[in-house]
Amino acid sequence: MARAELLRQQSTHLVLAELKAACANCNVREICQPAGLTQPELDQLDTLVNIRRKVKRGDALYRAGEAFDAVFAVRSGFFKSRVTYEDGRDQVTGFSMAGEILGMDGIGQGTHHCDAVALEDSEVCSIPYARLEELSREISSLQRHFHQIMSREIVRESGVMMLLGGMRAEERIAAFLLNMSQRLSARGYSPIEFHLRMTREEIGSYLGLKLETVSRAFSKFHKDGLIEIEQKFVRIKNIDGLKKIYAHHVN
Amino acid sequence: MARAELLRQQSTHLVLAELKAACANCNVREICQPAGLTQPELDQLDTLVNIRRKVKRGDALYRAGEAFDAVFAVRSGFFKSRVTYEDGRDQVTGFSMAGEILGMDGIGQGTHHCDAVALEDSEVCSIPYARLEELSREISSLQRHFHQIMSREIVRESGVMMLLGGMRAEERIAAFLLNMSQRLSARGYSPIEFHLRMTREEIGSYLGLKLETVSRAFSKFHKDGLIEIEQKFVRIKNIDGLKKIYAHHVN
DNA sequence: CTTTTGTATTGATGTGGATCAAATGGCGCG
DNA sequence: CGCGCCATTTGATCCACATCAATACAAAAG
Repeated sequence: MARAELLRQQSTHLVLAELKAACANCNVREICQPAGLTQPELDQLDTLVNIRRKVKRGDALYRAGEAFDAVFAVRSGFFKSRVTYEDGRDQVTGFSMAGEILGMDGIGQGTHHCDAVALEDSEVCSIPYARLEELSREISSLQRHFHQIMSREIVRESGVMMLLGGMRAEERIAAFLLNMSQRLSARGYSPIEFHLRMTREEIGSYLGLKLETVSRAFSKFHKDGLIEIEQKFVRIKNIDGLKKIYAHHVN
Repeated sequence: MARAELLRQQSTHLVLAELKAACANCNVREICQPAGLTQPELDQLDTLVNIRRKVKRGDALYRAGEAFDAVFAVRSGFFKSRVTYEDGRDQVTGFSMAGEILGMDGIGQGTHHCDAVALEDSEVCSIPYARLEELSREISSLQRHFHQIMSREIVRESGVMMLLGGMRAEERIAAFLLNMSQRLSARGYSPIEFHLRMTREEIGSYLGLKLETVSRAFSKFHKDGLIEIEQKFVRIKNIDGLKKIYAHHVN
């Protein structure tokens, strides 16, 4: 895990040192590297992502109610998205890791609908929405990619609705760990060992559970030999066991 | 309510009788009538929505796994969206009424992610996605509208996540009724009396509750003078009372 | 170093909603 | 009309998770 961490940081620094804003070299392939672009199109793409921005741990990338004018590609770091009720209570609605896109909730109303808070020092590329629209009209593969990203966000959320609506505590935690594993794996990190960037309380908020329940589930999984867990470090020992719990939903 | 129903059906039949596919006269303003179009653009728009389709109560508009090639505008009727697990259990992820857009979950993967089932005899306009993309590149206000619709779907789902994650049974039911009321109102129907098109079980599935719990909450609201409810007919007697329950979330 | 503060674990107890069960009522259909 | 089916209501009991509480532990601050 420490190795994956190291690699990620090195690669980030490398890019920062050598390049100005070359999307072709960016690890955020989602939006910045639709396949099959011509050279002129690639050059245009570099004009899309114009602002690099650092966000310190605990700081907000944006807050609910702020004017929306850009989506963000996470270059490095980790974010939570959070909505806050009128009465002060809040709920975590998602986590975003390096390589993912953030902020699409703002398009509908022109203002952001949730807060995006960095869970560790992070860096994002700002993608001005007006420019994205414009360029989408010229480069159809970019348009398509953007639509796919939004659609996947819809599907992701309906997956969370399934978790929250129909699964019990241990199934939710298993699903959460498997999801983390799968997303990290897709980004080139180890799928079996990683650091959780969020607290038990944040996991609980996301999964509709209390932090004690999250903690107990982790302990149980540890006792059963499914995972090792020490503070925020997780090593998955028996991924099939986790999948079995996840797929078990009361019948 | 019977009156609103009647008006809606009359208007639908009128359109069917007199027009081929004139989006300018369609009540689905969401996508088919972005404001500020020129006449040539309006003519183009009519080439976008090319297939009218009837769906009988209980039939699927599309099913999970089917190839995605179009989104749908509900002209009349009512749909539920539903995902089915491997083990046969399923969960309702949303309801769509006349004037709303359906099927955007398919864009990401190219296949539909859920089933859309008609809860009453319904009629939709099919909007071929390839053509929508194409036209979006030519008409920027259409592009923007489409993005807004997708974004609002993301926001809607995060609202449901809040329901499921943080609210108790009666709060969820109150939120559900208020949401129905608000959406019907936005479509020109009465916000205080309406027919539920879905069963208690489907409401429960959507809200993460059992049908008995849904029934008990309705009975409670009735006893407390907040609503009248008789089978699927609902009349809201005290909307502020409902809002109070909704806003109460345990503190 | 010690203190402080936030985070995590673990145990004991309480409760909201699930589950089990039975009765009622609406409605399509022969 | 009367039968059978399904949706709904309502009551009784159970249990998964919340809540309350105490302790431990790590990282940050002084």
